[in-house]
Parts: sequence; structure tokens; C-alpha cells
Amino acid sequence: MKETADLDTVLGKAVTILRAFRSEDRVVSLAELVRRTGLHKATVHRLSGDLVANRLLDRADGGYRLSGGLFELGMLASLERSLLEVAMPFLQDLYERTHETVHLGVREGHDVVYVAKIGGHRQAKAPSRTGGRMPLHCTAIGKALLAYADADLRREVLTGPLERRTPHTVVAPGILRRQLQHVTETGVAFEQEESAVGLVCVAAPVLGGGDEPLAAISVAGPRHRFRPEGHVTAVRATAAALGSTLSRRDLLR
Amino acid sequence: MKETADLDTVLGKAVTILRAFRSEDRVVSLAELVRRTGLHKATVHRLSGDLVANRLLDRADGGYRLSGGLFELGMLASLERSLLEVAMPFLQDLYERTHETVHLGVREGHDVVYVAKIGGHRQAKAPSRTGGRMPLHCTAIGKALLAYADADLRREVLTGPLERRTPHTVVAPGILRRQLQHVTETGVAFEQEESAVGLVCVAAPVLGGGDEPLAAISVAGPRHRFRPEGHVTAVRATAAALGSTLSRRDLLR
DNA sequence: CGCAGCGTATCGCTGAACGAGACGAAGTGC
DNA sequence: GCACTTCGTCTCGTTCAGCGATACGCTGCG
Repeated sequence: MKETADLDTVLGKAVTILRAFRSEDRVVSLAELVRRTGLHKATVHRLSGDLVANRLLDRADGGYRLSGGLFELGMLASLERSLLEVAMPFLQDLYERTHETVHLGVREGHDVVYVAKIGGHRQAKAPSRTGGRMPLHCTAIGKALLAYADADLRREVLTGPLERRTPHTVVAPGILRRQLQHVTETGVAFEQEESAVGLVCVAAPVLGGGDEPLAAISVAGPRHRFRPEGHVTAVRATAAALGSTLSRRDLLR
Repeated sequence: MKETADLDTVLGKAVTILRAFRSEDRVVSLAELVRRTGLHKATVHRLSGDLVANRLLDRADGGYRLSGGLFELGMLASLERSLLEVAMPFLQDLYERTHETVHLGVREGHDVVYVAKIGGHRQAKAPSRTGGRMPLHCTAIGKALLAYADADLRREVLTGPLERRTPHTVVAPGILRRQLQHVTETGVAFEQEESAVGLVCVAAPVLGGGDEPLAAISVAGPRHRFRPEGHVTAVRATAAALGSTLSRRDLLR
């Protein structure tokens, strides 16, 4: 699972610079980019200038920041977009029924990528972000995806290292395997503070008839007042409705 | 208003290729990319390969398609993101009150860029897309932004060419100017099928105390059943609440 | 003052990127 | 079947864009 792009090509370096930005920082200085990327100072300087010229980066006070042009480009990505457009009404309904934080995620490698996150004023402070990633094994969405995924993938994840995110993260392959089996039996997956302390979650896979689930939907809330069991029906119904809508269209990847 | 990026640099060419994708197409063939970009066939071929290696593009059956990696990158763009995160709950509330299509947009040049679009099963088929653009003069959001914008910008737009999108698009500067004045008097802007036939819309600016509005919010619906006047209060209240929340934090650009 | 860290600018060297062109495969019309 | 087009892929010699070492001016700090 190599993270780094090809640094021998201009394009690889440019992408490396872009990916050096993290969600938490507003602006990043040139020096910081040099540190994070390991590229030569002059190179970062020059490429950043090019990136600004191409509207992928903006100059800001203390350095650079990802530009709105990048946002526009990202929203053109077709798979995520068509999935999102079809799913949005269903997610809205689910939100109205629960008034809790609703997620839509797809699998990419051993991670879940969140395609949408909607919530009201009362939403739980979850580490998830639209466009963000989380390991499969420590989120409800991830477990829902994994339970219905290809057996090879499941084995890969179970035998690979299971990163501990909180004291409650399940890092024992045996326990996780049993949980996944339970998911296929009940159709829903749970998470009990496994990705973030205080956060509990229930998810259901969006099945489209193909080998792998198309996505998964979850409802999350703070542990002290949120009972995931109470939303099993809603989540499962929403996921099923979305799944049949999607497979009626030919959005099967 | 030059559209084309710098074609003398690898980066410019790469971005040109990425921007050659439109929202409507799922996959684009190499030949089509060559046609749209005007680049040499070998160049597009080579660069596309590099873009795939850097996870900005995916190979698909008939050619290429924008990759999920680009989506992830785009969602990192900070201004849009922080605005979006704060605004989401307000948009949710507005949706629940109206159950019509809700938009959030910011100004970029002479266009509005939609940062969010939420709607249920009954939503009007609007040409807007999250991450998409529309001219300022023919949308409710655009008029709301324009009416409260800098006088120079307003003059620029009014004296520049006003593209006709539908038979109802206001292309007479005089009429548009009067409409904008009315917007500042009432605090809301309307659109009557000016960007798409059958679509009507009401919008309010999100003011943060600075010179320019931070964004604008709109509610849209199909003309035959949707009365924008009925949602004036809701839109205005939502925009005001969002504005004061935003200015309480230091998200002023 | 001296030093450190920053952004920016200069400048030869070199290999990455260039585009013309060749090639085979697949489709189309006759 | 054949001629012709269109497509994706690959090769190859040329060259200029990108490279990084280095230098410079600025700012803040002890």
C-alpha cells in the first residue's frame, strides 16, 4: 500500500504537493510543504506557482491553500457524483426520520471514503468528513462493506494489521470475523466508539446485485443519548431502497 | 476572461485534460480528449497514463474517467469546506421547512459556484450541480450576490454581455439594475425561469459584515406548483442566521 | 549584532517531455 | 473480401522545461 506518487515526474510532484494539504490546515507555508513533501525548496516554489496559475492552488497570507477550482474539478468525478445524486434524497429522508448524522460511504482499498455526510445542529462530532477516509475495520460503514465484500478482501483485511484508533477498536481478527458474520446475518453493522471515543453508529450495505456492495449508509450519534438499535429499521430500509433504485439504473460501476 | 490554462507546461496540459471532462459524460475516449484539448495524441496518451498513476484518472472501458482520488482532493479545498460544514445544518433546516431544492453558492468571477445542493425525491430538475457554475445575472443566488457586491463588479457585469439562457433571461441592463436595487431593498432575489425553463427560485445573501456577501442561499422549485413568495421569510431567516454564525467565527475569507 | 528561517531569484546541466510517425486491431462501407 | 477510417499504443531522435545548488534580501529573535 504505497502512499507516495511517482516523484520523478512533474505531475507526481504536483499531486504530492496537493496531497500534502490536510483537512485541518487553512493555509500551508512553502517551508511546511517542503518539509511534508521532501521535495527541493526551489521545486516546491516553482510548482506551487504553476499550480496557482492553473487554479488548483491559491496564494494566501501565510502561504498557499487549495483553491476552489480544485473543488469544482473534484465534484466532476463521475462515479461519486452519480451515486451522490441518486442517493441524496434517500439520505435526506433518513436524516428527517432520525435527525442524526447520516453518512454515505464507498470502499476504496482497505478504507471507506465518505461520499456524503449530512447532519443538523445537534450532530455528533465525528472524525468523518465528506471526501475523507477511515479504515474499514473500525467503522460501521466499513464493517457493512467488508461483511458483504469479496472473501479475498475480507481475508486480506483480517490478516493484515488492524490499526487501533481508540481503546474500543476491535483489533482481534477473531472477534472482528465474528462481528462480520453477524452483520451478514442481520443486515446491519454496529460501531461502539471504535473510530472515535463517544461515537456510536449503525450501518447497512447498499446492495446492487453485483459481487460487491455499491456503498453503505450509516446513522451516527453521541453515545450518551444515541441508541443505534433504535435506527436499525430505518437504516436498513433506506439502504435497501437506494440499492434497488441504483440497480434499476445502470450505475453498477 | 481566458479559459485556457498554460499549455506550455506539463501541469497546464494535465489540468486541461482534466477540465476537458464534462459533467454529463461518464467515460471519455482518448480520441475525444485529443479533440477537446487540441493536444497531440501522443501527449494526451502519455499524460493520461501519468494521471492514472497519480489517481486523478481511472481507466474505464471506452477510455478514461475522473477518479475518486480527485473527489477526495477536491473536498480538501478549505474555503468551500469550512463554509460547507458550518452551513450544512442551516441548509438542512431550510430543507425541512420547505421540502424543496436548497442551494448554497458563492461568487467566483462573474459566476456563481454551487457549494451545496440538497433536495428530496420531489426536487425540481435544475441545471445546477454541486461544484457547478452559472452566470450571476440569470440566477436568484447570483442576483443576491451581485446586488450586495462591490459597485465595480456590478458595473462590470451590467455593462458586459448578458448571456441569454432561456427566453425569460433578463438581458437588458436597465431591467437587471432595477431588479438588483429591489433586491437590496427587500433582502431577497427572485428568478423566474431565467436559467432554466420551468424553474423558479428565491434567494437571500449571507452577509458577514465584510464588503462582500460570503455566500447566498436559495430555494428552488418547479413553476407549476412552487410559489417562491411563500418562502421569502424562511430563506431570509436562514441566510441571516448563517451569516451571523459565520461572522462569529473568523471565516471571513 | 549574528543567526536562523523564510520566500524569492539566478543559472548552467540534463533528462523528461515532446511530436512526428509507424503499427496493429477493430469497425465500416462497398 | 478489400479498401479505408478510426482508434489506442509504441518508438525514437530532438530539445527545451524542469531541475537543484546556490545566492540574496528580509524578518524575527536571543
